[in-house]
Amino acid sequence: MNLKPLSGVPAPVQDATRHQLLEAAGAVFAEVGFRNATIREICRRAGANVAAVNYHFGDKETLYAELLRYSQQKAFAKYPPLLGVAADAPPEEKLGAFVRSFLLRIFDEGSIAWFGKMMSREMVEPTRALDSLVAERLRPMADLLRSIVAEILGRSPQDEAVRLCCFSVVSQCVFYHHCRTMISRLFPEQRLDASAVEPLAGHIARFSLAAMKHLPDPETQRSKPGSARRRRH
Amino acid sequence: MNLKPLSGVPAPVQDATRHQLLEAAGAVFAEVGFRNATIREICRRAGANVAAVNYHFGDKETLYAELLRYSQQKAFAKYPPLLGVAADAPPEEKLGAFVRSFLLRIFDEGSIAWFGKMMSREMVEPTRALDSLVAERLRPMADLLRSIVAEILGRSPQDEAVRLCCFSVVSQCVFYHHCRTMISRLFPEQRLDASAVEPLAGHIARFSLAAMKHLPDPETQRSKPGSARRRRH
DNA sequence: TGACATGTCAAACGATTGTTTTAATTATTT
DNA sequence: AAATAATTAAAACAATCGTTTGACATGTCA
Repeated sequence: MNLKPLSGVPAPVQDATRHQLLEAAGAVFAEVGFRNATIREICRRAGANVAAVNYHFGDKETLYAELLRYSQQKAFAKYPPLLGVAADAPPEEKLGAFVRSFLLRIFDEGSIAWFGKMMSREMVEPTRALDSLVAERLRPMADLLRSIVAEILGRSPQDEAVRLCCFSVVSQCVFYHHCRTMISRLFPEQRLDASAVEPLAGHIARFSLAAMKHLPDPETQRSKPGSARRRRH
Repeated sequence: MNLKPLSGVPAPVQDATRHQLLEAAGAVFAEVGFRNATIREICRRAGANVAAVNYHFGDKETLYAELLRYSQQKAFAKYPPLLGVAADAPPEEKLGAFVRSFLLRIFDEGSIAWFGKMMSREMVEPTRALDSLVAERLRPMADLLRSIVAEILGRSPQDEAVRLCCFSVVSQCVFYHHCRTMISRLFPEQRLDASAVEPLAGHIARFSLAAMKHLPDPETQRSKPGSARRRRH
């Protein structure tokens, strides 16, 4: 019986097969998702035997989980949530950076985009691998956005209005994750590559800031001083 | 050799097995998606034999396509895109109805929600059945929203700003399609049932209207009279 | 009743999948 | 060089899937 190497320990990089499996798996998983991906196709692309995945990673699910972490670190290393913006910058500037980094991670090409594509599928069909990702990366991201929006609105991060505005901001970003198919069908004039990041990020930031600065208040909330009171028909 | 009935002709409703297969398939497809769904599970729930799907529908894909149309008609019959709003109502009111109907279709329970759940998966993993759906239902919806937003912005429906604002509006709605999993993990205080429709629809409409009425203009666009000019840092 | 189309059923087919086995090969250490 | 561990390779295993088959039941119409 073969003893498999303990996964999790930092393997020497010279382990070429293992690394090529990761790279091949990234392309395949990002393209067709966890369930549709076949170990045979991954191994074919990696130039390895069918048994290679089980030898190096144990099983398909572990390979997937390890890849999700790998691609996440790669994407956030290149595009951190606030890019280079200083911690004491005005919240409007932080929001712009948050949005731009989000889109940059989506529209980058090759291995950087793996994480986004895998996340799109995790939303609809979560894997066990999602749990640790939420705790380590996604929850801090959510808290960061909450604090930015809270500062812009002048409210507590736990406020309902803050939560709803976070949804509004994030939703406009993930939209270009999930709905690429539909966008290119219904709006073929919309570019969906790296050149689209600046105009889209600019729009989302402007749209959201304009909304938050001029949001009328429903009955249950207090008005921000200076903003117009209620516009209804 | 058995001759299968021509699918597409309006079958007499007394065909009990066929109808029960549709109902069972709706639950299964909406729950686990096309690929994860098994004919055996569908037939089990319908109380039918494994061969029933092939006899009544030809194959799994045809059953899925027929169900997608079936569930779409059901959902839009109950919640049309503008609900009851008059054709000459102000665009702000139409936008509110558009958003509300969208969320109602998402958060309704049972068979009405099938369509939304199936669409979530179609976004990430399109089926051939999507093509006709786009032409018959989704494109008219997109054109409707485009005309509403164009009227609010006072621009042509082909204007880039109109397109981007359509994205912003729709994205906030479909967000509650795709990201339910993540929302309930990161914001467990957010309700995600029918009782959430009114507050969410209200927020999305207010947020979007406030944004569109106070949107500063980037270089490439003309300013709307009365709105503040540019706010950048 | 007999002929025939319609619908249902149990069983099997053929293909694909993740995984395992077992032997051969390569690399490393003694 | 010999011995031992690590890695690769071909083949098969076991399970699942969509689909088909052919027998059987049911209903309809002559």
